[in-house]
Amino acid sequence: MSTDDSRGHPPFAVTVDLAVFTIRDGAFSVLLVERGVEPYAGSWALPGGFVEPHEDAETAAWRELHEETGVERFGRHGGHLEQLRTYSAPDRDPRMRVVSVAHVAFAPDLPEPRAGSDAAGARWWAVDDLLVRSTGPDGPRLAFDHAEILRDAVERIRAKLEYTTLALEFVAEPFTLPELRRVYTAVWGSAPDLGNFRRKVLGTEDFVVPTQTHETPSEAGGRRALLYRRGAAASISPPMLRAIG
Amino acid sequence: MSTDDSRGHPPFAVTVDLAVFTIRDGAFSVLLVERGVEPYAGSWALPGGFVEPHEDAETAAWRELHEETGVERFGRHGGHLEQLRTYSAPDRDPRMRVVSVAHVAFAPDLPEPRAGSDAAGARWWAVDDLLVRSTGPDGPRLAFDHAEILRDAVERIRAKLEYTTLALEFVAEPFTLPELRRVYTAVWGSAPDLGNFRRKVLGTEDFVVPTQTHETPSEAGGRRALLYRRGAAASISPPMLRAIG
DNA sequence: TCAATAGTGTCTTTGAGACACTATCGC
DNA sequence: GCGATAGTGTCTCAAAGACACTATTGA
Repeated sequence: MSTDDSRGHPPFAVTVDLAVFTIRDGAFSVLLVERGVEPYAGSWALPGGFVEPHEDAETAAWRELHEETGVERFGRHGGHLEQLRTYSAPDRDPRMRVVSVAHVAFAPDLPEPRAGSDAAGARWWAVDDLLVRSTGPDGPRLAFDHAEILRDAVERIRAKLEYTTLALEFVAEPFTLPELRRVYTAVWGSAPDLGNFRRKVLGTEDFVVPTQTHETPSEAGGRRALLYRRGAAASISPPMLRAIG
Repeated sequence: MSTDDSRGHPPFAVTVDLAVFTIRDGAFSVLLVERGVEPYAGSWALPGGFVEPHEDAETAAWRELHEETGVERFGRHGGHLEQLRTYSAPDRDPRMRVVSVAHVAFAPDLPEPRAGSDAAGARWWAVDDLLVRSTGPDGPRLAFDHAEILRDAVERIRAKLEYTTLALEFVAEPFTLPELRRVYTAVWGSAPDLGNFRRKVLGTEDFVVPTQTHETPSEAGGRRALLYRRGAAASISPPMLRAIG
C-alpha cells in the first residue's frame, strides 16, 4: 500500500490454507480435514488457520503444517512449502470477511495425519478422486472455495515438475530412479518414457547424485536399482515436458 | 481457513500494490508514485491502496489501476492484470499490520500518469535504473518492501514472456513484428535473433494475425514492415527461451 | 548509390520421441 | 529356463542457434 491511512477501513481476518501433497501407494494425494463446526460442518476442507499477529503468512503456514502432519521446518528437505496465491472473494466465508493466503506443501510419504484441535478427522485423498472430470468427483465436495484452491495447486505442481527438480521433494533419501519416475507418473497421470526419463534426469547436472549401493530386495523380483540422493540443481533446462492431455 | 472462529484474532488491513509496466522509448518501465505522507514521505513507491469491504483484491487492483492511469477494464486488451503474490511481513508497514496482495499490470505505451489523490507525483521509471545491479540502483530506493515486490514482478514478467504471448499486451494494434521484437529486447535486455524470432512468432499458430497493410513511413528510412493484430493463442510451446544471463 | 531497416534461407547442432535391446534379480 | 523389473543404445525428426543473404524504402 502507499496512499492513505487506514482510518475508516474495515478489518479483515487473514488466514492460510494449505494444500499438502504426497505420493501414497502410487497415487498423488492431498490432505483434507473434516470440519467439526459450522459452516460446512461434516464437509472436508484444506487444513488452515489464522495468521497470528507476530507471524507472516509463510510462518503461519509452516506452523499449521507442523500441527497437522508433524513435519518440521528444520534443514533443507524437512519438506517444501511455497505460497500459491491469495483468495479474497468477499463472500468466500459466510461468517466474516476473510482473506486466505493459500500455500502448497509437499513431502515424501507422510505418517498418518494428526487430527487438528477442532477438526473431526483428517485423511489423505487421491487427487484424482477429488477433481471434477467428465463424471464429476468421486470424493467429497470441498468446503468454501477450496475446490478452486485445490485445482490451482494441482496445476501449479504439474507445471513445476516440468522445469524444476520439485519431484525430489516427494521422495525420501536414498531413492531409486524408478521411484522418482513414479512421482512424475502419479502427478501427471501418465508415465514418461523410461529411457528418455533417465536420459533427462541423469543428463541434468546435479539433479541426482548416485551412491555406491543398490536397493535391498523388496517383495517382487527383478533387478535391484541403484540408489541416489538429491542433487543441488533447482531447475531443469530445457524443461521436461509432460505428454499432451 | 477451516478450523476456528476469529474471536480473539486481531484485525489486519488488506491492501493491493501494483507494478504497472509499459515500454517507453524502448525501455522497460514501471510506474511509481511519490509519497506525500509519512512514512517514507518523499520516497517513491508502487501505487496501491486499501481493499474495500465489497471488493476482492483483483477488483481493487483494477480500480487502483484506473485511478492511476485511466486504463479501463473493458474488453479484451483494455490492459492485462494478474496477481503476483502476497507480502505479509509483520513489520512491513510501521503504522499497523498490513497485508498486501501485489499485482502486475501491463499496457501499451500509456499516457502520462495522473497523480493519485495524496501522492505528490507519479512518473515512469526505467526498470534498469531501479534494480540493484553490480553498481547499485541509479534511481530512488523504494518505500516499504516495494523493491522486493518489484524484483519479483520483473522476474515474473521475464519468465512469462518465454512461454506465453504476454508480449502482445505491450503493443497497441496494429503493430509490426519489429515492434513486438523490441518488447522482448526491452524486457530481457538483449535482442532475440531476428530470423529466429520471426520463425517462432510466425510459426506459432494464431500468435499474430497478419493484415494487408504496411506501416506508414516514420522518420528514419528503411523498408516498411507489415502490420499485424493480436492472435488468440495464449501459450508458446515449446517456449521461446531467453539467452543465458 | 548508400544507409537503414524488413524480411528470407539454410547449415549445424541439440535434444526429444519412440522403441528395441540387454542386464540382473527371484523363483 | 521364465516373469519381472532395471538399465542401455540408437534411429528419426523437430526445432533452436547462428548467420549469410535479399528486399524495400528515403535521402
